[in-house]
Amino acid sequence: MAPQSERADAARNRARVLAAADELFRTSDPRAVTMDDVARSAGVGRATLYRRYPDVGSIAAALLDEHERIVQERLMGGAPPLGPGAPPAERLAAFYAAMVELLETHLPLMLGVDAGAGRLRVGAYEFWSAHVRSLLVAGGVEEPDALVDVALAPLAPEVYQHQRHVRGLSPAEITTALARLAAGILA
Amino acid sequence: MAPQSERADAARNRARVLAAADELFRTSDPRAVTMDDVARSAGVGRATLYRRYPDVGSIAAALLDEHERIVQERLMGGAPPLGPGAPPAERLAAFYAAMVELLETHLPLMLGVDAGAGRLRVGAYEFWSAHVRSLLVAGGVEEPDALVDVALAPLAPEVYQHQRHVRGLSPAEITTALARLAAGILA
DNA sequence: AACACAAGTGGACAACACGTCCAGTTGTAC
DNA sequence: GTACAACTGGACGTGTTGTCCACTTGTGTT
Repeated sequence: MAPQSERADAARNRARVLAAADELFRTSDPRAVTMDDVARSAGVGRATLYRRYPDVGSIAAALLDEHERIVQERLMGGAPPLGPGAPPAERLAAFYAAMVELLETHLPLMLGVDAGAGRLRVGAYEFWSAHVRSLLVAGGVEEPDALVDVALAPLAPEVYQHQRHVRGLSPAEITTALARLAAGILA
Repeated sequence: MAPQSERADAARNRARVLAAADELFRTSDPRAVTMDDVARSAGVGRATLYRRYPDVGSIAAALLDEHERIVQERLMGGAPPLGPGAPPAERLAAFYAAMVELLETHLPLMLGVDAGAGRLRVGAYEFWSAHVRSLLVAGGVEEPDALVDVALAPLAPEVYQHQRHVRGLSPAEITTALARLAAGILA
């Protein structure tokens, strides 16, 4: 993760920044967190932040990274139905369920990523795209390309937040709806 | 639309602001348009803008309003399959096709709305929600609430832009994918 | 036609966030 | 212990925001 030869003070500040940012994203509006906020809260200067992160979104992405990688590894090598082995429709439903779990646990961070560059331009989105695309192909869908983004759109943090906190839906209800979507797409 | 007793100069400035904003949204990055830009480009002061519009998003929403109302009226009272009469699955597909048309024609404006308050908090979203919900109910879906936002998520301007200009997909391909989605949801 | 009032207007203002720059400091290798 | 490179922190200039207030301009009345 960190460069091989990272100075001790740099590592210390990196940890401070990440801890402070995590706190800020959780306790205040994730879309309103600024670079200034993080710098002040972490007790470091602004240039120290900009050295590694171009914007707040990338800080949120860094915090999210390890959690997303766990899901990614379970997708590629884990047990079915999330991992390989189950029918595509079931794998897609399992993927949705895993993503709802991620959204429920780390919604502030995921909203924070969106506030920056936008989730469509983030590396992880390409991974999810490739996975869903492979499921569509395995399911016999002729033109999977346009369907990929359609299938991923409901996982936008904004949408999940709206469902949870405006509509008042439960994670279980959302998961059920997405399971129905999975079945509908890969009938 | 305008208050009954709107002063002549106010009406003139309203028109100037809307024309200038429309131009700006189309010719530059819709997410980078500022209140300053619009004010300067329209030749009015900043307070004149803030009198009627709290942010750039609401200006874009005002410009979009009449175009959206046309679709809304066709949904409620137009000919099938967009209007009443056709089976729910076909009506949903027709709705998707109409929205793709709207996105294709007015993408800059719709991205501009998103840059402001966000499309989920805009009045029109509630209308689309109610319409899709009624289609789901008519189609016999037991728990339509969570599916509504799922079904509308692929219509996010961000998603459409990504499909068109990053993936290089055509409006027809996107419409086809959404038609499949409609069939899958309301099988 | 002149008046009075309310509605409308424009620019100034302070606060804030951004991204960069540079001089000083602190680790690390020799 | 010394020298170098990496790292750091705060200051700086720019641009945007939202509000405030004095002025202007329409409109209805006498």
